[in-house]
Amino acid sequence: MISLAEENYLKAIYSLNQIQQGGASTNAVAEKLDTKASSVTDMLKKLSEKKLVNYTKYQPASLTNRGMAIAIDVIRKHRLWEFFLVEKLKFKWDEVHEIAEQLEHIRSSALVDRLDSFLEYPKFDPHGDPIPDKEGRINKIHDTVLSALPIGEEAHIVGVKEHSNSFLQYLDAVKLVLGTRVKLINRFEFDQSAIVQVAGKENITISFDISKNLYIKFI
Amino acid sequence: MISLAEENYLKAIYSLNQIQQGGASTNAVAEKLDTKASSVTDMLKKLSEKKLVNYTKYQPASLTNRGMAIAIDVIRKHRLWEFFLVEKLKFKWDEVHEIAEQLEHIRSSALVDRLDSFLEYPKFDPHGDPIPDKEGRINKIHDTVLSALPIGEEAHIVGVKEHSNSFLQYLDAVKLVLGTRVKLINRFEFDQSAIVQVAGKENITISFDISKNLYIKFI
DNA sequence: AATCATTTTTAGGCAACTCTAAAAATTTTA
DNA sequence: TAAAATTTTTAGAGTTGCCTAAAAATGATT
Repeated sequence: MISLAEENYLKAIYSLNQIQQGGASTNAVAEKLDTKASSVTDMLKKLSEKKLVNYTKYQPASLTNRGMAIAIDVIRKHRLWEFFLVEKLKFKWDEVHEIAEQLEHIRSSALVDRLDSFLEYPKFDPHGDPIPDKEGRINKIHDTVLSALPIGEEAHIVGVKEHSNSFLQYLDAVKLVLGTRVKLINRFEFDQSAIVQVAGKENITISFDISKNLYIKFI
Repeated sequence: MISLAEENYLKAIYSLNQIQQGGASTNAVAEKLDTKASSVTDMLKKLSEKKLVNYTKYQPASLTNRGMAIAIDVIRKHRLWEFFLVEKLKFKWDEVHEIAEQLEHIRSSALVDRLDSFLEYPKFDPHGDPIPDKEGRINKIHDTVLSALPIGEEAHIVGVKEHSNSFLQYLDAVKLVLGTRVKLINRFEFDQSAIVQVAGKENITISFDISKNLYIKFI
């Protein structure tokens, strides 16, 4: 039996190994879960004994196949619930994370399957992150960001790299939501800020911090 | 902050005080929650300190107003989720209890409100139990049972008094589901078993154990 | 290579919730 | 009403997951 705390550790290790920046070091996991390094060490030992993570002292941790399957299952639930909250209950995309953090731990495979079917098997959550299928297969995450769009070219917003509420609220305010069509009018070498045409209408200026956190798909 | 364990104790005390048979004695609570009497004593002390239950040693416990409000809120969530599971996800009424036991502890008043609205403010859950509204107002539970239906009279099934899976599965098998119209054809004094016409069609014989656990509404 | 800074682990402890076993109170029964 | 049976509480302890403080290992710097 996997506890709620264990699920959160597996998820954290998974995501730290995805973004690749030293991987799941003790400190990185501690920061991600807002806990202390010593707590992480304890848990890594336990998860290692349970054969859910590969762990040797003083080294970053990684997931075993079993650990990976569990992490992906939790992520699948998280993203399906987020989709439900936005599509069916009409929450905004900056309101769903905390609730989905709770819902993702509900234990019932029948529930997940029926939810998936009820939602008609969505492929992406409200932030553009791919939803793993029942077998744990997961689409590759988007890889092109708006800061890589050449001047004069057009694209669609397909996801966000940064998930903070303040970022999502900013995007709402300037109408850079998922599906929006953008055209790169100009980019300033000095600070990499850019002028972007939004949905074929007005032009806005956005900082590099914004454009590097928006996933796009070329048209 | 109320923990998951505390919520379960409040719910147990609430329901034991509803059915009225000695109320929430230590042993009764222990049996309901599948735990030991000593654990219950500990928790009753704690809840009493938190002013959520009235408790004096060696006496059955009852809920304070604050405790009652919390218990009713948990019940509201439980029953709304059950309704969701059956109406939207197409679970059968004998499959939802365990899942709703988990979902009822999700903390987000916005979620409950939006779920309520999404479901169009249902008044009863799939077993006929009343769903408390946002302010904690709750319809009185049904009080007439099929064993009180006079011979020759007709009624609708509106709820179940017993919630075990085996009972619910039996009802499915003999088509005595919620909303079904029944007519009492005959009753045998010997064991109080009865012949009932189901939905204006075939006659079936049911034991007293069945008829005393089915809530009805006269037509 | 030796020192310094950082990261990680160890050691000891705390809070929530549970348990068993034994003691105490209450209720039932004769 | 006294003994027996039952219920409830107390005492002591275990588990999980977290913490602080100190020690140990690693890595960075000169």
